[in-house]
Amino acid sequence: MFEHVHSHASAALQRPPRASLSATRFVRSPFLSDEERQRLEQAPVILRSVGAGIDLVRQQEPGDLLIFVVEGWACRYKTTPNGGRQISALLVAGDLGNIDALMFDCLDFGIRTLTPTTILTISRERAIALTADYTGIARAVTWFAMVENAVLSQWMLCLGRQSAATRLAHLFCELSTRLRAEDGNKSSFQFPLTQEDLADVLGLTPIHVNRTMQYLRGEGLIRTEHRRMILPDLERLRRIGEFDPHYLHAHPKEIGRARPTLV
Amino acid sequence: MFEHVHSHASAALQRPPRASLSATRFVRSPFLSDEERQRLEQAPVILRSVGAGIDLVRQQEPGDLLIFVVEGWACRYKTTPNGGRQISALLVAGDLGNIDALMFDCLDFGIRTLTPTTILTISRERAIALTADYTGIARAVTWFAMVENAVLSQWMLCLGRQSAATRLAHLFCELSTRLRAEDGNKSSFQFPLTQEDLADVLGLTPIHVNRTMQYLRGEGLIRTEHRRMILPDLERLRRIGEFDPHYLHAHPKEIGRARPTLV
DNA sequence: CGGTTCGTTGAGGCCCATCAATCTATGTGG
DNA sequence: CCACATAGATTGATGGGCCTCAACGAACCG
Repeated sequence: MFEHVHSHASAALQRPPRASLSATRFVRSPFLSDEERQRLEQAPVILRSVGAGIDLVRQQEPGDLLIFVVEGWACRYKTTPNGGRQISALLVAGDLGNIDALMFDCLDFGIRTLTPTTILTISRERAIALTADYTGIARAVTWFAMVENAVLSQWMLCLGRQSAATRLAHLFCELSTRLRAEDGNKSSFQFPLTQEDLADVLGLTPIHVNRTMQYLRGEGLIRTEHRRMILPDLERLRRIGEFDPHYLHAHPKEIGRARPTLV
Repeated sequence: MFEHVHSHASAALQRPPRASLSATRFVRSPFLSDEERQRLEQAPVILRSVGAGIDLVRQQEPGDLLIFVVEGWACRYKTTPNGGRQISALLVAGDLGNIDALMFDCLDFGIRTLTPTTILTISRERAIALTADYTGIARAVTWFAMVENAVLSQWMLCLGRQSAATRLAHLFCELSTRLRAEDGNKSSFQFPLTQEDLADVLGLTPIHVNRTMQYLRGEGLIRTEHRRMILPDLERLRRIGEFDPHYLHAHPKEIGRARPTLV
C-alpha cells in the first residue's frame, strides 16, 4: 500500500513515547470503558512520517489500514473525470481519515497529505475485530460516523447556498473550534493550507479564494502571518460565516442518553 | 411532537397488514440474525399519514422518534438565516430519516414531507435499547450511517465542482438506481418533486433548474409525463452526470469481510 | 542564483441569480 | 358550469458573482 510513500517508519518507531492510539481523539470517547480504552491503547500500530501531497489511499482502491493523523494536515477528497477536486474533510491531529474502511472494502474517496504529516495506522482486520469484541468501541465508531455526517451536511449547506465570503468565514470558524484555538473573541492557529487547498474545500477557484480573503482582511476579520491564521474578531466572523458550532458535536453532553442504562 | 401534523393514525392502525418495520430497508440488512430481524419486526411502531409540506422534525428541536418513510417522499434539510434551504437527503419508501437521533438528542436538520406521505415511527429510547442489546442491529445502524456519509460526500462533489446539467443528470441517475427503476438502458419512475424542491437539492434556483431540464429534454435525456420521470437513454445520462453507482453501496457484497469470523 | 511554489493582480466572459410576467393545470365554491 | 384562486412551469431581460486565461511578484530552497 505504501510503495509510493517515502517512509521513516523505522526512526519513528524508536521514539521514546511508544506509538499508540492514545495520540488520537478516538481513545477519549466517553463511550469507552476503562478496559476498552486500554485495549485500544495496547493495539499494535505503526507510526510513519509522510511528505506533503502524498496519497495515503487512492480513490476506488481497497485499503487494509485505518489511518489516523497525529501531526500535520491531510484531507479526504474526490475528483471528477476532468480533473476537478473536492475536499470532503480536512484531517488534523487526532482525526481518523477512513472510518468507512470498517464497513467498506473499497472507499470511493482518496486520502492525501496536505503538509508533511505523521500518521498512525492500524490493521483494518484488527480494528474490525475490536469493534466486534467491544460494544463501547463499536458505539464510539458509530458516534464518529454520525458526527462526520453532521459536518458533511453543514458543508453541503455552505456549498449549495452560501457566498464565497460566508463559506470562507465559516471554514475558519470551524477550524478555530476544532483546533481549540479560541481565546475569548480572538483566535489564532497554525494554518498551512494553500489557497488552492482552500478552493478545493469550498468549491471555488484559487483566484476567487484569494480575492475573498483580501476582502475579509480588509474587513479586519482575518490576518495571516507566516502560515499562522489570526482571527481578531471571532464574533463578527461568526456572524458573517453564519457559524453555529452545534453541528460539530464537540461537547458530547448528550451521550448520557445515548448510552442506555439497561445494558 | 406532532401537534402540527394532521394525522390519520387511528385509521392507519386498522390496516389489515399490521404495521411493522418490515416495510423498511432496515430489516433487510444482511447484518441481522434471524432473531434480530424478528425483534425488529415485533417492535412497536406507529403508522401515520401526513400531508405534503409538513415538518416532521424541526431544526434544533429534540426528537423522540425515529422516522421511517413507508410511502411518498420526504427530505432532510437545513436552512440559512436568510431563508435559503439546502436539502441534504431525499427520503423515499423504506428510508430512515433521522438515524442520527440514535446518538444525538438534538438534530441540526429538519425533516419535511414533500408529498403526502405514510410514515412509521418508533420510540427513540426503544430503538437505542435495541442497538444496545443486539450487536447485529448496532452494526446495521453503523452501516447505514456510513452509506449516508458516502452519499453526502458524492453530493458535495456535485455541489462544489459540477455544472447544473451534470448535477441534474446525476440526481436522476441516483434516484433511478435507488428506486430500482432501471430496465436495460431505460428507466422510469414516479417523480412528484417540484422544480423548487430540485433546486434546493442541487443548490440552484428553480428558474435555472427549469432551463437546465429543458436542455436535458432537448437532448433526449429525460422526459416527463404527468409526474412520471422517463429516462430514455440511461447510458448517455450517466455519462453527462458522471454517475457511478458505486457510492450508493447498494449491493453489499462487501459485508462478508466487515463481519469478522472471530465473533 | 535559478527554479519552483504560491500569492496577487488584471481583463474579459459565462453561468447562474434575480426580478417580473405569463401560461397552464388543478381545485374550489357559488 | 363557470368565475376565481392557487401552485407550479415557463419565458424574457438584466445583472452579478465567480470562472478563465494570463502575467507578474514574492518567498523559499538547494
